[in-house]
Amino acid sequence: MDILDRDGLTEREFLERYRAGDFERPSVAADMVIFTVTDAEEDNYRKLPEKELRVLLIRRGGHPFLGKWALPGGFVRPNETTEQAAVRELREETGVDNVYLEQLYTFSDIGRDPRTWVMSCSYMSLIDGGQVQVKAGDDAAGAAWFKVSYRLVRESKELIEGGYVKTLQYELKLSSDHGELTAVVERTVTVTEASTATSYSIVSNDGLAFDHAKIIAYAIERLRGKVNYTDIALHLMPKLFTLTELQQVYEVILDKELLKAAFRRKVADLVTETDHYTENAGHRPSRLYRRSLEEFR
Amino acid sequence: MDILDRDGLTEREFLERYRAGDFERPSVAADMVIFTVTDAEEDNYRKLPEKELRVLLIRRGGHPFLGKWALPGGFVRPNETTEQAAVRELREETGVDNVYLEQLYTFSDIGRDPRTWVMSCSYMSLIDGGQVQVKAGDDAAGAAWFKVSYRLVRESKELIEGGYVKTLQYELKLSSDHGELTAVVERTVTVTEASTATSYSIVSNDGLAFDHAKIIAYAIERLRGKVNYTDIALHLMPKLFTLTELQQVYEVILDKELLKAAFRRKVADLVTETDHYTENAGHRPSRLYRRSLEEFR
DNA sequence: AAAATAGTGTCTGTCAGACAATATATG
DNA sequence: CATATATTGTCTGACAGACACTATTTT
Repeated sequence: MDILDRDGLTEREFLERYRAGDFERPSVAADMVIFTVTDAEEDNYRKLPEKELRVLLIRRGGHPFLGKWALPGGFVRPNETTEQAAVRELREETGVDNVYLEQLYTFSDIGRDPRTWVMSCSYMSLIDGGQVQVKAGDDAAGAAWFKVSYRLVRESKELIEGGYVKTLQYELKLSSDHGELTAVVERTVTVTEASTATSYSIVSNDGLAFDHAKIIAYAIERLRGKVNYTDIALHLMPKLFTLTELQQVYEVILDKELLKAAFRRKVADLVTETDHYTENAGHRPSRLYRRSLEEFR
Repeated sequence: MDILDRDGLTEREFLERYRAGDFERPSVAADMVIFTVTDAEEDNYRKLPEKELRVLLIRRGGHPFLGKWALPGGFVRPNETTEQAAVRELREETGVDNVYLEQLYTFSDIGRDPRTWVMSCSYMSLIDGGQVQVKAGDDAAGAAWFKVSYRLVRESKELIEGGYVKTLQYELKLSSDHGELTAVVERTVTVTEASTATSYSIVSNDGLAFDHAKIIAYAIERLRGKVNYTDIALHLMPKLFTLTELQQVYEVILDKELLKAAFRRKVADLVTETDHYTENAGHRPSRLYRRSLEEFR
């Protein structure tokens, strides 16, 4: 079609003459919250090991935040989508491919990067414990898997004109051989007659770079929310697993104990039984399951 | 702290000397999917008017997509967050302020804007029908409220090695005095042993600019999902409303009829009754409710 | 037999779907 | 009274929480 604009140009002519304005543009980074689940050490081999939720962090080798720990990530390049950048980062840092990946949120606070204007388009990826190489101890690259703990530590509600403000403080604790990082992230929900608004801020932060405490907190909340009504947790499992292991994963994500019978009923449609069993476990063998490919609901 | 990097610089020195690289950067736009609910015309005044879900579109006055309809939006400026840009656009286009606003998704497909590299950080806003000025007919600005219809029109499932691909096609129909726009958006879910991936693409598109059909489809799906487990729909209601009106809003969002008794039980905790009633309605008056500010759940 | 986990049975209360019955305005 | 909507009652089946019981392996 050849509609002319007010300058008498066709769309083709317009585009040929178009020059990107001299407006300042942001850099956009894709930052990855990569979760996995691993077994904790267990002295008594007859007891089942506990599961731990872990997140991958990289130690920064240059300014800013030199020596602090940051999410893996990098700038999105021209002719690449944010998702492609995320996939690229994931492969570079973990060597894995074709895993669960989900866009989380785009963070754009002013000054979130002290160098320049940088937005972060964040992604969450779930990797099964089995396929994680022992990159954990790979200190050369400065990468490590940190055990995640995320707990509500303070809750308050203040009445304001025409509504209230609810403040929730969560303590994010990340621990590994390299020490422990602690941050407190606050979620503020402002409810008034007209609207409801939620915002996140970092109250304190020891050891994490940028606003990455906020991004990790956001990822954990997304994960906790989705665990209850999707099969998302199954992406953290190896090909074959027992229902008890799956329950442990749910429990470590939700930081809450679940009842066995109810749990099994709930996940029944998400898994398919196999004819394999665990062996030499020091007790009754357990049937192994795999993720069901059939739809549920 | 004065840790030195490999060049022997402190963080302050590093930042003072830092120059944004000459890497190409994307423009980032904040695009708004602004929903409201209005009454349809009703001849018989004793019957209740039906509700319609509407979205605000702007007719493009220049290339590219001259004459097509687009979501309100604009580029994010330096020293501004994407959310601030969204709030700014919202105020410019509708005059409203302090309404429900939620970040949706960041779209970054290559070539989504024929001019240059542009990502779209999209937001959804919900406005109550009462406070919408008659900007609808405001043709000068080229803005109009389009009635939304979004329906599954094709569903197929193809087996692939180690899993399956499910393809869902939705027809998005937008209608107003300015005519009807139609697009078909496809959601492809690829399920394999290792992962589950979802992607959206535009199959056909008549009258909408850019990839905005995809963004609107994404917004409708988010809205439909959240309606069932949050009080999000209440942000589409005026201060006082009847339960039947609220039910109509749920029905128009979900495109599905609901049972009255069950609906009333479900929303009981989301609303607070008042002592006011509808008047002169041609039938039994109805109690008016307002959104409950108390927490639910 | 003891230790440890695997797996099943069942009661109970909540809640959504379905349908029916009753209530109260206007024309 | 007819029309139209408002509001409540109740039956039923699905399902989650709670708890108890049985089963099977290794030491």
